Amino acid sequence: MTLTQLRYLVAIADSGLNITLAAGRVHATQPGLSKQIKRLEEELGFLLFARRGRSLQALTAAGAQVLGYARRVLNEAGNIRTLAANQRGDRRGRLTVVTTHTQARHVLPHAIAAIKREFPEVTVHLHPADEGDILPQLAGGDADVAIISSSGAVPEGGIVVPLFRWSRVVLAPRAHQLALKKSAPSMRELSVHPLVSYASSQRPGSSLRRAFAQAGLDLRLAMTAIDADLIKTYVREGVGIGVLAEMAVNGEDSDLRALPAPDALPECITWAVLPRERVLRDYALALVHALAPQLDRHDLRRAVSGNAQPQWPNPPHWSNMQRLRPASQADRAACEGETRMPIGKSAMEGCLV
Amino acid sequence: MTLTQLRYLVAIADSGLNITLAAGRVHATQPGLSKQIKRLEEELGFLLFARRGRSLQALTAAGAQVLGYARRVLNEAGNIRTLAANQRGDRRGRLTVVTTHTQARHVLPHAIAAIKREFPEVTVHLHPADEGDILPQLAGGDADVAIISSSGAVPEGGIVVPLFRWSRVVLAPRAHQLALKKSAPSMRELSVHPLVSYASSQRPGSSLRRAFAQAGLDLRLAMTAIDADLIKTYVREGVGIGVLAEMAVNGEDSDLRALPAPDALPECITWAVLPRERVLRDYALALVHALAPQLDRHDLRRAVSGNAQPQWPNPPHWSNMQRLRPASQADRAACEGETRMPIGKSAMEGCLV
DNA sequence: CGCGTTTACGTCGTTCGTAACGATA
DNA sequence: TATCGTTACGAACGACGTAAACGCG
Repeated sequence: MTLTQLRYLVAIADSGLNITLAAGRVHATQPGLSKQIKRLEEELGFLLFARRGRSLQALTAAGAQVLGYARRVLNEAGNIRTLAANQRGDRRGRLTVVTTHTQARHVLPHAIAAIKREFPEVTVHLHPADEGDILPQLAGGDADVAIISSSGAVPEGGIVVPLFRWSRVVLAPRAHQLALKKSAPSMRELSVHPLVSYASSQRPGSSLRRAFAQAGLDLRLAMTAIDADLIKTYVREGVGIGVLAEMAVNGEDSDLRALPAPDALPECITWAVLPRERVLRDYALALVHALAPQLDRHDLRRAVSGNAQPQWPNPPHWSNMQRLRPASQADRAACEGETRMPIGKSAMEGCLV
Repeated sequence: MTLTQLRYLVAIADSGLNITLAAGRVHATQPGLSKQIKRLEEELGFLLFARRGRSLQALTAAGAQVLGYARRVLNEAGNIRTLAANQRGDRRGRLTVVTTHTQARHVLPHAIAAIKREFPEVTVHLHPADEGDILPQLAGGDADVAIISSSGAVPEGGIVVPLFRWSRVVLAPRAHQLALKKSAPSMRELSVHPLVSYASSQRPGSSLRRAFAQAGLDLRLAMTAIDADLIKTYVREGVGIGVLAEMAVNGEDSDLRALPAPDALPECITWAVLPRERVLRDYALALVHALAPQLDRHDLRRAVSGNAQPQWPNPPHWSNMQRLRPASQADRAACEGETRMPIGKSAMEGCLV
């Protein structure tokens, strides 16, 4: 049994049992894979695949079990490679972030720009997904980091790091009667207008829906969109009053008036969720740190590598972080004192415990 | 990076950084290991070992991390091999059981005899250990099954299966005044005599000690021994009254009189603890089943392979199991209907999902 | 007849063991 | 001087890719 054989097995399984396709993906030839699989079956003493004629029809029951453990072997082997890349200070690589549109559009740009500045050779893959698909995708190994927000409940399925708190804002055309108010409208004032908000508000358990129900008021959604820009567009058209994340409004929206949302709409928290049982590259942690400069970088690393889950501080509010941000440049340099080994052969000495 | 390289790394670490010793253990030559480690270091890009002159001085910090993941890789790879051995119905192998002396001497013999009857080619290693060392040894991968007893608390550190309940008995010489009683003595009656019991009763938190403290009585231990036979010997000599597990008394002790222990001494439960995250050979489960025939064999396998922890039934009392035991021969045959694949090349067909 | 798998074969790289060398206590 | 790690070398094995054969739709 070799790592190569297991890699081929997984590749074939992930290619719909098409050996030729799998061969391309692992940069090898089809007869090579064929032979290695045969060799593995011979060593284990039973068939991994059920064949009809010469083509693979299905995994056998035992084959499916082996596949599961093969994935774990390769995962751990990958951990060693990642560890090594970190250790030798390799600055190239790829980073896949799975998140919602709002975060991708309004929260991440600044952080990703910072990462690209610190690690120019890292390819960042931003992978927008529906709210419900994010954590499964992280668990499935499709992403290195998930950025997700929730009101109240702590997300499950990984190492969870609170990044910042945020509130919703009410967005009205300047001409609208609500735009004349100086402070947050009440739930009742809000409830008399048709609203425009995120598609996720449609869901039965959404915090917007819950807040209205708790106040004994009807929630009238004129329309929903996945995208804050779309919401703004339709607010401008007079379709309704916008209710959206404060991160999504900026100086360019001067034709609209943003008011604080009623207190009854609870604060939300944006979290980073990191995969358990998988070593992350340094730049993945750097991304989290760029999003939450209030966290100690060493706490972060300990939370990921060790199993100690520190008691995270109550995260700051988004509106305060905008003010903090320029200062965060300084502590980045302060954190770079970690010793790095150069790669050269003669330079490998001295890398002691 | 190959599985061989990782195996060599672990072997060297487990041999106190003595490559020559490690080479012997993995059935290879010393230069072979030396070269493979060097190759691995080259691929990873940093030193795994700190060398002084030509001898290995210590693991580097990064090397220690790699070692940890290497163990996990090898563990998962071992799982595949174990899985395969089960799948192809290999009946040879070894089974290491770590347990206390009492269980090894009075509980396991019957079960191990049954295993050896069903799997004659399995070498059973019985590994007696002190109570506190058992679970660490299991966690360290030194054993396949731990058999351990406790009063009340459920053991931690693996998949826990309750086997049977048992009570303590009071053992007195026939001539002793306690021997004239027809029923269990009270705690007060017991407390006036010096007692002879297990060494573990010495510990502050032992259930014997707790029971006496709770009754407001003094526990006078004339002596303690690790071994029920020793306890009996000294009871015969009149050193004191024996308090020991009911499993340890049998027909041969007709010169002694065994009474039920006071109700204040709580019942104990003997548990099997199986390692998490490790596939076990069929005969390891067969051992557990032989010890607890009341458990469904399929529940057992599901508890081990799946992560579903079934709600185990309240285990029977040891004294009732002795009566049940002859009947347990029948259901063993009933459980052997599982299909096995022969090993031959042509016979590998038909092994479908 | 095209697609995909298997078989056959030649080449290349790697591993392994033996033997000699070097360093260290 | 004994022990242990490294280097050197030759033999054998194994992996890989090319090319051809085989089944199946």
